[in-house]
Amino acid sequence: MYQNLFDHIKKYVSLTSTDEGIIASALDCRTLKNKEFVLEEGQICSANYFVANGCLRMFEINSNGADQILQFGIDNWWITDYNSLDFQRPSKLNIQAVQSSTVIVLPNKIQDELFQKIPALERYFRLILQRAYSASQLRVHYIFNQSGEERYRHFSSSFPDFVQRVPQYMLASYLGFTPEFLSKIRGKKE
Amino acid sequence: MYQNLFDHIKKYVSLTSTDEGIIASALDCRTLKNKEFVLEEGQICSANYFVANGCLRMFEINSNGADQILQFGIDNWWITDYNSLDFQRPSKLNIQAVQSSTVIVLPNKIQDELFQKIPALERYFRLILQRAYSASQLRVHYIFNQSGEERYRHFSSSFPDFVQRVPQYMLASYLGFTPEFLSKIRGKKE
DNA sequence: CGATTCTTTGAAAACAGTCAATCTGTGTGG
DNA sequence: CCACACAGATTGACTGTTTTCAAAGAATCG
Repeated sequence: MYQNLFDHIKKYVSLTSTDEGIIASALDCRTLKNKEFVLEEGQICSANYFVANGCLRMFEINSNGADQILQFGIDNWWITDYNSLDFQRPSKLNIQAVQSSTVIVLPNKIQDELFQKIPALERYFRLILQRAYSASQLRVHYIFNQSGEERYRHFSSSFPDFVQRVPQYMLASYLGFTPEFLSKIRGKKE
Repeated sequence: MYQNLFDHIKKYVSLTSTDEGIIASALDCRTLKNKEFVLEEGQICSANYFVANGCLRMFEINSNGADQILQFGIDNWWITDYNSLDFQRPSKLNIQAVQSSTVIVLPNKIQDELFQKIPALERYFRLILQRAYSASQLRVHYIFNQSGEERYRHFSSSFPDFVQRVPQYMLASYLGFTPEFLSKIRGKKE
């Protein structure tokens, strides 16, 4: 059931089977249909979501009324709005399934208690947050050092399978330009 | 000596005075002159740096040979290259003082040992990493949803004192445009 | 005071956005 | 099975923002 997650955790820290039992009883599993939300703008984010399979997107509605995708959540990634979670403030973001997906839910209320019982789990989250933070900084690097076209070509050669899985307009939004521009890039040369 | 840091930690977790003693003995304090480096491209990053006072910048040299600033480290912020630190790989980044500064050094080798003695400290880092990650995502938001000019005006009204402290070309680099463009924005209207 | 480093200014060009029309594919209901 | 609706993708002309390059002007530091 939670095997994907346990395998992922064990890449970073070790867990006893007792630990696994305790963790399992704290978690919740949820299947999502395409376009189903786990967080909508205005709500206070109450959990951290582990994408066991499928794909989610985190996005905001910008001042032009268009979606701006800040992050995709794919297999074995955690996704949540830490700003809303940490400060218990209404979120400005949405988290939505982009295809039918399975997520493992770690409710915020239970998290601290769990960390006290299993310090290794807090360590695991510290480590993946370091990676996530580093990845987010790397993203800024690509935005500033590559043109839109370079960014698209680099991204689609890095994640050729992923590019097939999501609509192009979402890719354009994630990469920071318009769907029309993406279409023109693709039209140039195959 | 380390009071700034202890105060900062105590905003997130509680520490006994025994804890403080243990932590203090693991730390190192270092004063930096303007333009002094704590990390240079090619080195393996060996520590996490807490800016007690002053200001540091983290930057890379891009393909045009120009600096691209990814982050500033100001009072009470930790700064390091987690990518180099976590994987013990040569860094692609530089971390350098922008003015005379004092940093508190937490060497990587000692960190894990320290976290085992004081789990609250690992919790502290998890919490500030959540904030840092969230801040980095917010930055992507601003890059994509504001023009260069809007970004500058927003940034300088948010951090009016900071804008005075660093050269304009660094500001331009951080905000993702050229020094010439920044100069033109400023020329438009004071 | 001299030398470097930083900032300003202007003209031309590149990059990407906007808007509007058209095309394509896919699924649904009759 | 067809017709239709609708979401997504493409195309072209036009506009705007930001870059590039070059040169000159200010500021700062030893």
